[in-house]
Amino acid sequence: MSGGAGKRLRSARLSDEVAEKLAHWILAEKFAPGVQLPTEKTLCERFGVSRAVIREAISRLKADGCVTTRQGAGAFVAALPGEASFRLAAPGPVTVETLPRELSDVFELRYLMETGAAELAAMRRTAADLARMASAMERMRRAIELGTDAVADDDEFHVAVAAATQNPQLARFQAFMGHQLTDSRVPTWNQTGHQAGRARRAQQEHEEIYHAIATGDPVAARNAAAAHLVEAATRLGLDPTRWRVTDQEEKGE
Amino acid sequence: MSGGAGKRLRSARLSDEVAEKLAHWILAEKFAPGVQLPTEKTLCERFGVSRAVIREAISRLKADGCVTTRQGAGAFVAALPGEASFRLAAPGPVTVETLPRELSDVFELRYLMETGAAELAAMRRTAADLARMASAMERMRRAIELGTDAVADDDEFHVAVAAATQNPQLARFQAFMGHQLTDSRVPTWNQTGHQAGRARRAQQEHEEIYHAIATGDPVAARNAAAAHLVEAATRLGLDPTRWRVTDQEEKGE
DNA sequence: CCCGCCAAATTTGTCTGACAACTTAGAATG
DNA sequence: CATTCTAAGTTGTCAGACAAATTTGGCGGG
Repeated sequence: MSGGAGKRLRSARLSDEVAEKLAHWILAEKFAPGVQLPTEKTLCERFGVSRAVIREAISRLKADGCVTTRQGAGAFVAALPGEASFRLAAPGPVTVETLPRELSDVFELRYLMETGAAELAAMRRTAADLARMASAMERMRRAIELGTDAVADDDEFHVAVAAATQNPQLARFQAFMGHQLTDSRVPTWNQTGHQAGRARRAQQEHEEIYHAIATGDPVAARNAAAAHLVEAATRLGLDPTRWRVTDQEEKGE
Repeated sequence: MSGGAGKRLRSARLSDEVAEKLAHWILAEKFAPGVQLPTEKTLCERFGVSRAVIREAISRLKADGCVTTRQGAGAFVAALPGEASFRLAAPGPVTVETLPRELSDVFELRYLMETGAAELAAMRRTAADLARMASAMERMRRAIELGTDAVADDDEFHVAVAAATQNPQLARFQAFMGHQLTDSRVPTWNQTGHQAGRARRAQQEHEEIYHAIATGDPVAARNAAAAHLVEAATRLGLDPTRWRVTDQEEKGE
């Protein structure tokens, strides 16, 4: 029993901490793939923890794609953190001051992807794709009637658009982004969103995207998706004018 | 000692298998966040393995963001696989027949993102951003002279472009994608790539992207990035005409 | 001197048992 | 009925043992 364990904060498990420290170390050293990590025995001594804790931390890094292990040989760097999988959480602590900018950055990533995806969907959508979008829209329409929640249906509409590109990587990326941005849809579909007309306006934008995709007009689809994302960002209090090609901004040169 | 362990294939560790099976089960059941998983004891009985194996498998799922644990309470679903982090590997086995299509899908994802990022970079780049791009290009120029490898410098150029958007999410996404696509750059920068002129042509395309960004022309930057990606895909034997808004394709309606 | 073989040492993978730390459920009390 | 307390259950960590795989070093032969 480690005497310090009783003072451990609840969210800070030893295995979590060791995994995080190892990841930071690998990133700081910029180890090339194939570099061998210290043995479990050495890591136990270095961190002052049991072998089980080290093994669980290594398991986490294996899941991240950063580390591979070979029985009898050791653990080896496979990729730097951030290279094997993509997460939205930025490195370092997230503070209250950084949140609006982070959300704006994420919306910008969404803007790039979803305007392009709408274009491709207009070129490639099938009847089944359209039915899937229409079904999500019907559920949103009913939610507007009843003043109920349609966050999941809103997300499903966007995933259906991405699926209509017939590119599973895009569809999966949209599912990932949609899940990460679930909370951003709440102000549209809660009671005050219904009363302020935000839900109704979002649905109109969805209908314009749908119409452009259904008629197979890629340019209109891109423009409809762009307009929707601009409006969605505005509804959240973000400033989307930075994404648009308007007047040229000052250059620091 | 489990009698079946001797017959285990080398790449299939028990903890890997259990983690994979749990992930598939969570996805198949579409568990909502908050749903409690069976206890470790139950999972040990169900899978016929020791508690250490279960714990390591759960550690993997925790790293993936799919599961959270509370000491004394249990393990709970936090997100479906694919919702908490994004990876390029598709679910299910990757066969030889799927590989070219998968690469094409990934290039398309890259196309959507990098054309938009080039546009934003032209609007926002600083002198330091341009110096970083120029440095990567100088290293590629020298590699062309000497007939040596510049895969990493090629990657660095694209990361520098994404960094010039001043959106860290984009820069990190580009770093992720660049790492995943390292192998796709090898045919450009190996001996036969040099001799066939592929490296020289890629560098010309980089120069056009750089020039458009340096002069702050977002439309030209988008077009230069698009042309580069089309040529890069063609160099790999992919068909990039599907990405472009040309004649409308047949609709299944 | 070089190469191949073999045994010993090392390292990861799995199992088991024990105890600590935390949570939950049920019973008892006011 | 609400609150408190206790016991049972569950995860977190430690330690030891053995299995499976890899690496290293020594020895012998060509």
